Amino acid sequence: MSLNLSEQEIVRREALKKLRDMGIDPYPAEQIERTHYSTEIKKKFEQGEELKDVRLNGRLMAKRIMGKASFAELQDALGRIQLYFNRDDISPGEDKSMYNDVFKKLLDIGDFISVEGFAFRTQMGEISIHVASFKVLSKSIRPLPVVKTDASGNTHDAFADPEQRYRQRYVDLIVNEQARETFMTRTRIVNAMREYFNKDGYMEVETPILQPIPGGAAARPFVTHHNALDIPLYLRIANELYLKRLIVGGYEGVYEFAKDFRNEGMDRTHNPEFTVLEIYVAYKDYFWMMDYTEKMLEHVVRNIYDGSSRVRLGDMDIDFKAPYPRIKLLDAIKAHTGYDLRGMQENEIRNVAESLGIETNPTMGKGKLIDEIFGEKCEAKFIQPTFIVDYPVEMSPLCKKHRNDPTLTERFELYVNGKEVANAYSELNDPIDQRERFEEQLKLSEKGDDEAMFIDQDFLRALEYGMPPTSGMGIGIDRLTMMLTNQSSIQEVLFFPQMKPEKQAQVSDIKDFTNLGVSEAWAEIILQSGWSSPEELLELKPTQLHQKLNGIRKKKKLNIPALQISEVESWFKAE
RNA sequence: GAUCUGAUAGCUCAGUUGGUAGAGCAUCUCCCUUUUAAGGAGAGGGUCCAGGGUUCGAGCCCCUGUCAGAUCACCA
Repeated sequence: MSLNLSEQEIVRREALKKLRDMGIDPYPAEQIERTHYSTEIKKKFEQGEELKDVRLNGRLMAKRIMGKASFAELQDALGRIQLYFNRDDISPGEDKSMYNDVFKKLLDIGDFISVEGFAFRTQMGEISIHVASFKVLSKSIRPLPVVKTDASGNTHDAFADPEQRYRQRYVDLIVNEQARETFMTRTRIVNAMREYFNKDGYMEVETPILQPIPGGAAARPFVTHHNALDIPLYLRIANELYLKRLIVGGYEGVYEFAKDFRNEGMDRTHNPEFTVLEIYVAYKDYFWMMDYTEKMLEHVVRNIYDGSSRVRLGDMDIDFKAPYPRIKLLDAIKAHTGYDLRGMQENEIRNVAESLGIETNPTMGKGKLIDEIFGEKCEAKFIQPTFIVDYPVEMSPLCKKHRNDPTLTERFELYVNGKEVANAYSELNDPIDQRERFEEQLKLSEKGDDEAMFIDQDFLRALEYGMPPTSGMGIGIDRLTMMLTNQSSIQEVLFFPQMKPEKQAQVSDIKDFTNLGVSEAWAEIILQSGWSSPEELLELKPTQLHQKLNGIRKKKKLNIPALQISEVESWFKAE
């Protein structure tokens, strides 16, 4: 049991043992019902309700001891409340150990307790619980960061290191109220959307995450292997083609909150897995979908901001009140660059791009060039929600051609705060056209575009049976959440963002060394001196190791016999 | 993938030309019956990210690596 515990961890383990010695189970089994949450107590007391015999459960987050009386703070799922402990109330008889020992010495910040008592207001005016009795529910043996907030709202000793916050999200959630709130908002966003779709009778569905052909988007997939079938399978990059198959099957409105996976770089706006909402509705076009999207978003925002349609984002004030302006893509480019791309050939557009200082390469087709120009020169300009409509046909292989212009498609993207939030089409349902578009993609792929789409023969077969006119729309939930919670990195809105693996904690213990024939005393020294495994130890030559260990003995003036070289050599033979 | 910045006590951070590792909070001991970043007195606590190098001497200078953050590039 050489776990290299810190002093504080040792103290807490000792407290654990003392509780058991006193007959108190630090991890009791039976359920304990609370009568109120912390915030309910405060609210009801404020309204003049008399609150006797209440019971609260939660985590102890602060202790302020003043001799025979103490204050503490209890945190539950909804908030915090102050507790007042008085020695002679907790321990009315001669035996004062419940207060003097259990509360004062054996309870630590982080422990879960249940308290019974009544609500009152202190001289300082804070609504508190006067504790009559308490019970340990679960002992915490690892110290939490202690984050304090003063009267003027300044945070002291904030637990703010992003690495630790993301790797140990549980700690972040315990001590940083703001992190808890961000994730609650995320859930409310999803709930509000789901509620909106359900009210219209659209059906929530689930489609395959493991796909034989990763279709529906342009991206590099993760590959895995199915043993029984002995085939490669891909983690989905999109669910679009499956949802359209369901429209073919006769459902008239389907949606899915889907985890998608893309094997690409990671940064503050990209995580390898991310969540997308996609919805497909039959007998609709993209005009209808624009109306629907803006109303839905207004509903979501009003839902999470107490009826307001406005969101504060950095120093921007964004208003999600429908309707949003609709601007044609080529008009947007014309307005922000002065160039009218209408009717231009690929090489002319390439020249425009280069004169705007955009790097191009031969694999870029017409669509990608236009996309680059827009992304580089226009995107950032659309702060208030704006629909950009009518994209060139080359950029949108799954989208129906524009009813008035065959070089364009019926597609829109919604931009907010200079970033893409939603993407939608009048879905392509002409199977012959779809096959040709896929073949175009194949040519792009042969040209070297590693993101061009694969041909999904089964999807084409489905379209050949006939798909009603349909409009589909997708929203990146993580990015929408960032926007609506004023966060600038995706890691802040994912509970467990992908991180590089942590260095493996030391797993060896004394036994691993004594198994080699090392004496217990020496095994302990070896562990303390930084060797974390027998393998590591035996990387050295026996003579080197012999000298090194005796060197440590001398340096630390250890009162154990010096090692003999024969002894060290025997360890190597044991291996 | 590139560049820059960072890693020191459980947490937040100082650390002078390179000369015995510091503070606040937390922890431990003592005082304190309505405090609230409670207060007062005292104590303990360190693989200075890892591995090399320079040096009489390295937390500090040099090299390599690990992890994180920021800015790019790619992408949603």
